[in-house]
Amino acid sequence: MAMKNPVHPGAIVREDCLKPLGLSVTEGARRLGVGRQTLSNLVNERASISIEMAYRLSKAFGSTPETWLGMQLAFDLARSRHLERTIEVARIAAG
Amino acid sequence: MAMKNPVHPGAIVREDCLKPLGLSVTEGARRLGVGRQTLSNLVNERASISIEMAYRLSKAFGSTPETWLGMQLAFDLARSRHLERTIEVARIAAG
DNA sequence: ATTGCTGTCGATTGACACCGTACAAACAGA
DNA sequence: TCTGTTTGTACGGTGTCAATCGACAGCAAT
Repeated sequence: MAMKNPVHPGAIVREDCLKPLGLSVTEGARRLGVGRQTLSNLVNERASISIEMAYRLSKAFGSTPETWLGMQLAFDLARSRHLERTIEVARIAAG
Repeated sequence: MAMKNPVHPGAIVREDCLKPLGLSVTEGARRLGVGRQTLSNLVNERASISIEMAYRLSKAFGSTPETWLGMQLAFDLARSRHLERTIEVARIAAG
């Protein structure tokens, strides 16, 4: 299920944006207007999609900033599910 | 329109969580398990909803982390619309 | 070997959430 | 008035993370 194990947005950039167009990381970074390392960290899933990067990706490859950031949010949420048991609060409203 | 000018998530906490229950910022922070300043900054719209805070809010007041973070994302996106014109990229795919 | 392009590591900077402490102002009760 | 609570706010410090720059190794072409 996509809901349980979302793919890292950087993998989308790598597989669905750069690869089909035969773009290298360096060339992709140039088109996006960011440093080589910035895009490299993203496609290697070491960095997240920032707001600014979301605008760049949507402008260069299509889609919308909302979509890119939504993917990042889904990924972050799935990766932080362990907090569900860690965090303790005093329940106030109905739960 | 809610899409153009989303309300800050901190205002939701203030108006729809604390106020209806008659909870002070101090008491709310205690129940949430965070410092008083942390909640104060949030309800006064000076801080954003972090992943951890999203879990705390959903546990204490209901709703889901997705909903809280989605509100924050909508707010951040609306507040960063100016990047639409600022950012320059070399368009690659159809746009 | 030299040149040029590429991917990646290391260190730094800047932004931000969070904490503890502390101070001043507002307010309720004794 | 004195006391206690709440609140906003400011300062100092920690930790995380995106972005950036400098430097290095791999590799192809000349």
